[in-house]
Amino acid sequence: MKGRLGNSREKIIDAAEQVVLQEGARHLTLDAVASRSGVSRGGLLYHFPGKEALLMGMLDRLRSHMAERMARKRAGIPAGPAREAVVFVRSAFDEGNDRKKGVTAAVLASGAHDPRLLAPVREDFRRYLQDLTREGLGFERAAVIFLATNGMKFLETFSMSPFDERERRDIIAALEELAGEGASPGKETHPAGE
Amino acid sequence: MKGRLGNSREKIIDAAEQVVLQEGARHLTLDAVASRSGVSRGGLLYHFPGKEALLMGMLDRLRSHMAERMARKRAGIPAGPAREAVVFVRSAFDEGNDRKKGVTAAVLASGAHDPRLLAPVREDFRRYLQDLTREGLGFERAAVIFLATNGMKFLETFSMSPFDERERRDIIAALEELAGEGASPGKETHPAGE
DNA sequence: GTCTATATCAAGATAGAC
DNA sequence: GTCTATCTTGATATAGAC
Repeated sequence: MKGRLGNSREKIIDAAEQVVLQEGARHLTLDAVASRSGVSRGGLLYHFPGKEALLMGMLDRLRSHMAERMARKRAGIPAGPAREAVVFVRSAFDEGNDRKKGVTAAVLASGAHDPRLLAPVREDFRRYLQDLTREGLGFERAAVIFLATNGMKFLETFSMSPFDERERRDIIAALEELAGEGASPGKETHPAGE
Repeated sequence: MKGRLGNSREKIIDAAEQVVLQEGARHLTLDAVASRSGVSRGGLLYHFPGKEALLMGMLDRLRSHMAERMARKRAGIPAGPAREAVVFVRSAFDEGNDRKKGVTAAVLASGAHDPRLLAPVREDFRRYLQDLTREGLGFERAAVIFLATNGMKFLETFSMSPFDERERRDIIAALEELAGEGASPGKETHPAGE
């Protein structure tokens, strides 16, 4: 944002994610992040003046990565009423996203202590939802796909999902189908390697 | 469980919920709970040997209240493939449940620090889901209803829902409809005063 | 922009009296 | 079963040198 080289910030957020992923959210302390990132506590506090600021930084990165994922997925899916819904579902269940559920859990947890932190996410969601309906997908159908996708993500984030791998795949497929039902009969491409 | 009068435990959990609801999850300290419940820190620690134990107590109550709500709702809904799904949706969106979303947020947040805490919820969910499909509702449809309901609850719990009141009502209605679609044409009772 | 050192504080947990 | 008093820890934040 300000200085040209936001490299330290990135390194610090990398370290914070590692701490959460490898040691658990409860070990996300400024101390642990500082030593792992290679900067001192003072250096860390220069970039993120407090733990809350660090969490915001982590959230920002999570959000921008989601946006990038969606942009990438969009390219591979033909236009039509179902497109944005499929983009959303596939991006949410993208392997790269799955791998960071610990980070998401940590950020959500801190959002319980300070709900203001998550306000930007609500705005993201509002936009995504508008996109879902823009090309003709009905509101209720869009909402159900959006909610079920988020529901699965939340359950997994907190290790509460009652589904096994096979059921999970079936459900994801069902959500994409649900998006396509109101759309043109031509089934969209479904690249195997996705 | 052990002593006959579990009254102190109840009083303590009452206090803990009040603290969370009135002052926010970050003010849920053993100190605050003790003073509000009328017992001392020592007394509190006798009943709940640590904060984690207190959170477990809060979660247990949340779970049993959900089970009771579902039992009550079930009585007012005619049997059929859609019944359990409607029970689940209505119980989840019951006003009494909505009012405690702060408590849910606090418990979930602590679940991020210690995932073992939430394991019983996964088991509850597994049972609920089995119930949803038991009377003939298709698995994928049941899963979508279950997930979308949970998705909405989670979003609201963390103040991230992009929906307004009217949209929310429409979505809830759509979920109940989704449950009924595969079922008998006779529309179930929908008591106004619920 | 980054470091060391230190101040401050609050929370969880303990010990033992009543 | 409940209380008071105390201990210990660990985390956030500050001040000021380099």
